[in-house]
Amino acid sequence: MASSPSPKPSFAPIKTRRAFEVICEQIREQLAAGTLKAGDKLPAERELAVEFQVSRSALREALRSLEVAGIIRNVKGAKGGAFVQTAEPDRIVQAMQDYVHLGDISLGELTEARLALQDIIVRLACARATETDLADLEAIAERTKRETSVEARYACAVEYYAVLARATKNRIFGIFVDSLSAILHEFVRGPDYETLQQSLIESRFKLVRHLRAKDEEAAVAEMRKHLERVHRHVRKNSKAAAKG
Amino acid sequence: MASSPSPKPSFAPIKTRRAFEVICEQIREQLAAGTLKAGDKLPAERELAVEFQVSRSALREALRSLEVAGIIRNVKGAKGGAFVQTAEPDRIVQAMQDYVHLGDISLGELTEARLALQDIIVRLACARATETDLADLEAIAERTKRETSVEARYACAVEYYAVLARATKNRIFGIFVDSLSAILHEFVRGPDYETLQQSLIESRFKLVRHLRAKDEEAAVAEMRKHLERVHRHVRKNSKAAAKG
DNA sequence: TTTTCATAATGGTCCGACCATTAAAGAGTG
DNA sequence: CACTCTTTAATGGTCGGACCATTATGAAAA
Repeated sequence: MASSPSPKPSFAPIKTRRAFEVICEQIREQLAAGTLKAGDKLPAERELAVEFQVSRSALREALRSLEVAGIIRNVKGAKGGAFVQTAEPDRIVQAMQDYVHLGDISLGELTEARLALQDIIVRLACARATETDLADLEAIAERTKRETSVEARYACAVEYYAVLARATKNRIFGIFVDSLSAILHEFVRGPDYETLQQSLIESRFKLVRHLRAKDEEAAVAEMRKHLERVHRHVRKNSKAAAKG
Repeated sequence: MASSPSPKPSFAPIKTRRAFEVICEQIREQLAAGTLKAGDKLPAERELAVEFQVSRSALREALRSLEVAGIIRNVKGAKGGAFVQTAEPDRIVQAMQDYVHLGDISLGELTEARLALQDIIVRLACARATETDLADLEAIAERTKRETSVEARYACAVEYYAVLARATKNRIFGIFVDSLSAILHEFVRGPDYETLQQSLIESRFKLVRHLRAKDEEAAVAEMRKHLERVHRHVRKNSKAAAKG
């Protein structure tokens, strides 16, 4: 350890690379390179441990990391093992939720981002939604009417937004919307939510009509109006919770 | 546990909950509830194992999961331990990268999302950027000129986008941009990248001028022009790579 | 043929040990 | 006293072996 009086030591990253990190990295590399694809099965833990020349514990921590990252799924029993997963945005949503919890992101930021995002989505959906998409949206709105429980209706709402995002034909937007929906879900409860839900249903039908008419501006306006009502409700609840 | 001869067994929740999952969940709960905050230190592994009544291995898998999720950071040595992290969007970026690798998201989707996102960001930044933000942007653009290596310049570009996103005063957009930047980075290499970089620098100065003048439309147009050049380059490389 | 049961493969968990790193207390030195 | 060096204890990282629970498979029995 030279005391190094130099102004810029740049001693490089001391980095004690842990075993599980190296293993994760190698598997991720094979994934990016295409050597490993969704559906593939990794060797058994005991085999892999020998192959990587590490203990089973270290190897398991690596597999656990990959599982938590949504890259593999562990299946018990004979013919079980670690299977490379097909893409699931759940982990991204989870990561965003964690970030919000840790970082104390304000409700204002969340709602603003959601509003801006939905603007884009509505515009793209207006241009690209197929008749199937529109019919799906209508079907979901219809189903919302028939549902009785608050939770079931909320699930319908989430599905509505997801299908709308799908109509953009760009899955990235779907991820973003899912994330924000999941996070805002925590705030949506409250005494008046049931009556609010009721009044929101008609708005969903209107939006579909605008989309079908390719009236982009009207659709965007409808969505903004819709969301602003929801956000007013959320903000009110949030304040009430803070007071209580 | 009454045996409950109720007519509705609803056998559903068979769920073999694994030990580490339960532990993760409990810690996440404390996080959401505020009992645990950034900077807090968890008890030592051996203590926690006793507290949760599990083996140290199981507990370690839980901690590993939380670490990979970016929630805690493990520090070795005396006075070491698991410290609750401040929010870092890196894990979200990682999750998105994984998703793209697994899900075969097309370059078109990525670039379209990026374009749409930057539109919003430029508009918000135009309205909200402080003089400090603008000065930072200029400083980064200046630094880019002086840098010589391709990688260093790319790092400057990423920083430029990050600062621009910061100027919106909404951290959500920062996360989205970081994610897309990281993913597109993989595609950006290529023979002509150096000359492209050179010619992009002037565009960055122009954008700042438009922002300072609060000329929203000009700023958006400049950014679109800028990004479309980059994306043409990326697409060309991608095709070349596919052919090779 | 169908059902039942034993077997082996595999992930999940536990235990106890040792190593490497680190901060803090103690010993030595000027 | 002030400073440096050494020792010590706490802690995460790793190891190897063991046992349990679940599951697919094939053999045995009906």
